[in-house]
Amino acid sequence: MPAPRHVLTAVAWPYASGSRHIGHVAGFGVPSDVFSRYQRMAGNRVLMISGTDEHGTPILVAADREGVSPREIADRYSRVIAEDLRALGLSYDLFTRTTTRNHYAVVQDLFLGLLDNGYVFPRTTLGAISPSTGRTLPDRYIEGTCPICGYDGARGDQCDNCGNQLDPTDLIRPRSRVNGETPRFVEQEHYFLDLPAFAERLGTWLSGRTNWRPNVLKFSLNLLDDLKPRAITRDLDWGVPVPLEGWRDRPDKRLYVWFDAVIGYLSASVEWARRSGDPDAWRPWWQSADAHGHYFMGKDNIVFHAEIWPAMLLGYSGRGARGGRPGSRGELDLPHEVVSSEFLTMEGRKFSSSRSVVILVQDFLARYDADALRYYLAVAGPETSDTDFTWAEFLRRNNDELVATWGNLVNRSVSFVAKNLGSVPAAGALTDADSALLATGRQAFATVGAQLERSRQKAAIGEVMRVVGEANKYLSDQAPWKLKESDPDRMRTVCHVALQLVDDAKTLLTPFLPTSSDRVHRMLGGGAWAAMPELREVDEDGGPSYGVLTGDYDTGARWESTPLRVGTPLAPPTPLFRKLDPSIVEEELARLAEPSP
RNA sequence: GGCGGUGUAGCUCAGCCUGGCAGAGCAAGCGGCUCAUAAUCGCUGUGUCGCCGGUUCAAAUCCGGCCACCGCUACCA
Repeated sequence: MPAPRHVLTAVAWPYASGSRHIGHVAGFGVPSDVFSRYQRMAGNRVLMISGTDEHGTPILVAADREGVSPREIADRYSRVIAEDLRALGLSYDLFTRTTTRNHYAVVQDLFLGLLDNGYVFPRTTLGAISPSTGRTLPDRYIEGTCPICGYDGARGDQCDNCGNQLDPTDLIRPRSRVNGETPRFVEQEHYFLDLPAFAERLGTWLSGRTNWRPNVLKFSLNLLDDLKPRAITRDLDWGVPVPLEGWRDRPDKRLYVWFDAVIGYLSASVEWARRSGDPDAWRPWWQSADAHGHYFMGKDNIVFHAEIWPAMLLGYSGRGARGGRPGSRGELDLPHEVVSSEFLTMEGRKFSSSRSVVILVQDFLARYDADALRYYLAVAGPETSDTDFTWAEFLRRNNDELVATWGNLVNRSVSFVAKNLGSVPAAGALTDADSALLATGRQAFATVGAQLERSRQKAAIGEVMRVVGEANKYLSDQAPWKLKESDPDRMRTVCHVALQLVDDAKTLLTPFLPTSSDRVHRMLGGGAWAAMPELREVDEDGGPSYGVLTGDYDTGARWESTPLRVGTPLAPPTPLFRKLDPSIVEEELARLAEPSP
């Protein structure tokens, strides 16, 4: 086994303006957890971090609509989202928020580091503000008549009718989508990130990323042709203050949300380190030779993770075209891999909360088990192309594959042994069929592990299910129930081999199905196996408390075949998974058709 | 408009990077088994690989063109 690496699992930060739907967790959630659980079992030191992204205009709009403060909206949905992720069993070492003091401090440090090295500079631009609030009105919150085709519903950044890119100042009769008022275009001073100064370094770096999914790499390389300086401040009163004289205390100037959100990967690592008792404990994941940062997100976030965040890291480290010195925290590593998912559609349509084409994680988990959703997303998720979620397919995958193939293998083998032998039997002389099946189980650790290393999770779980199928076939071929009278020794050997495969498959499935794998482990007499995250209440030096997701995942579970302990008592099992009634398809489709309350 | 993706069996998809007799699962039909949540095991059929052209001994795969659908276009994973 190779020396342990420091694996940073950096998971996209869900935006805290509402509840998250199953498309969100298909993109960043389940894949990042499968990856992290596997890496821990393979002996690596994993730090899995994320949190809720809580700044920016959408939360302000939601707050205004409800007549509450943005903080209230962020507090509410941060908890809802953390609870969703906990219920799914996502094993974050720390899932925090962007409204912590720690985050503000790290963001401001990054800003100053970039400023010192000349990669951030001030410039005056023409921007839209809302006259009634004084806040920046983002381009996509402005609509009006398209100057090119005359379409009346054109947005500030693009006309949906003719497809042309627009500048909001081009629009005829511009108005705010929030409240209908006419935006005012005023000269504003803002800070910009000098992205062109990183084009060459980013190109060199990306060219060496041969292990990435090809579509992500190609997309990222294409972006390099058109790099422009990008504003990193806004006229808003909700966000991280700009840490400069004359700006710090201005209530109307804040860092732009995308700038602060990506820094969350670093600030969450720093917060985790402080909570662990060693403020420098984050460094091995960011500054050591064996550090590997794996970033998980949906495809709409590639630009932030393959372009902007690496540019910020280069600039802070003094490694762009202008040179410079590393900031106060020292040089920071670039991502090792950017794992981007495609999109999950819903019964043929794009997920949309506003049009109630949506299945919320909390609603899903109220009616079905987490492992059923995890199985579906692992086996049929949008890994390399968009895929469609349908309730009929969910029913089939659950009943025919999860229940009938894997659940039934566990059930038929454990219940047969419990009834006839009462404990794990020893194996006698092995036949060719026995040895072949045992070898299949052992070899699967290498093949499935290799696929998981390459982020080919669909292929990985498909291979495990193939092994499960072979074990079912073995039982049918060997028919131990026929040997009860004629050859009890042979029956014991067959049972031993079958149970060994159940145990191997359980280990192989643990990254995908932690809850049920843990149950199988205990069924066979084991102890703690697949640890689950918990919500914990924390604060910062007596400041307001907030909920974080964390856990201790070091259970000793290893990515290898573990020999059964002969003599372990076995009780008759209860079914591992629930078989679903076909009527749920109609019920769920009816729910989708209803307007949301 | 720019960029990207997809198109393969009735359905969902893999294979394409790196050319070598077109694959898996499900669905359908037949048979076996009875340990198991009526679960499981075996056998059987299924294709102008979107279209046109090129390269090649050989193309689903590489190249060019076209069609259809989808997504992104910088604040919806």
